[in-house]
Amino acid sequence: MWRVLILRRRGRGPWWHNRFEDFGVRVTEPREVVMEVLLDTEEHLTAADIYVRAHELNPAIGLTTVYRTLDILLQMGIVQKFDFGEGKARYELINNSQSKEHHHHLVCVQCKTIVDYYDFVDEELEFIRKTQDRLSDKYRFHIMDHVISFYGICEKCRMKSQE
Amino acid sequence: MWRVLILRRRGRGPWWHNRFEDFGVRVTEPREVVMEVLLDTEEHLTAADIYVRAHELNPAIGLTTVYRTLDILLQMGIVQKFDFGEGKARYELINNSQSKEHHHHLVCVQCKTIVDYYDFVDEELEFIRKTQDRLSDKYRFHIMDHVISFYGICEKCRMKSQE
DNA sequence: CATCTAAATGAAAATGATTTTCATTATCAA
DNA sequence: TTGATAATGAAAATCATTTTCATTTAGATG
Repeated sequence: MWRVLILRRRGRGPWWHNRFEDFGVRVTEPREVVMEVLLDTEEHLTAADIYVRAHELNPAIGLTTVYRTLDILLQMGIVQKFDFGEGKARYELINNSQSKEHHHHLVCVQCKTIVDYYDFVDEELEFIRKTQDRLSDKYRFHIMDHVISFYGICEKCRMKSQE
Repeated sequence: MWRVLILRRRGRGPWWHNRFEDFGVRVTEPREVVMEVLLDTEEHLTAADIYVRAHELNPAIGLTTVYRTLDILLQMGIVQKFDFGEGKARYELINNSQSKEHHHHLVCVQCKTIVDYYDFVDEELEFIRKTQDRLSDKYRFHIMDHVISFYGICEKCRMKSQE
């Protein structure tokens, strides 16, 4: 009988509440707001970006808590952290239907422009799945995500250096 | 006649001297030392690591110059910059026979451990070459390098969270 | 519902990597 | 040799992130 009650309780609220519970952390107001911000964007946000938006929704929230929440979400596998040489990290929800599709990056080492590309995902998927399985097995990792980035020089910079 | 002289001059010294010249920057003592350090290691060094070693070879060299030199080397496509969530970048010569073989990373989002893996490079190569060609073409990038990182939870952390 | 304890919080300080500033020095073409 | 310009190092500034710590909150328990 209590089992039913528990199931009902677990069923309430947004999907991430259970994830928090399973991970052994509390669902709190600031964490809800950070999730809200992440769910409501299509961009890769920095911690500061998230802070600004969260702060609009609830001025009581501090930057420190944003950082702490992001770290928890990262460990839970709910967000992905990107780090492409900007000197700051960017975060994005994984599997958020609202958010961008799965994609990777093309970075110009000269002007630091970052191009998101969505191409060739099918071929990638096959390669990634195979590699991931083998790595998981060999290194006993539970792999949740991956990042592929290409580095080079964009056309504009190439032109410039030919002058 | 002077053409021969110029060719001779270009032929002198280590290979990177011409690269510097072509890129329009001078070959200087501090830059030589940074190159020396990079050529002589198999690790991914941080700017601070490089500074310490360069400083041993020539105490006149400053950290600022190390940063500046690394940025130039990056733009020239001589070094690769890695950025895996440590809060600092790591640098490694590209195509340095001394240096580590081509490899990628497995990052534990919980304990932040980074595992280098060298496996499955052949399958990767095929996938990468194909993708790279198509991206170069479509986005008009001259692609010089790529990074693949997998994120997950290592066995140790998985055990810990099951307690 | 009141109470208690551990978890969570925010502000401020600390840290640490990287960048900027600026006065000085080194390079190299003329 | 010299003059213009690039490169340098030290110190200060910047900026992202983390730590500290006193206070508040969630939620289990009585």
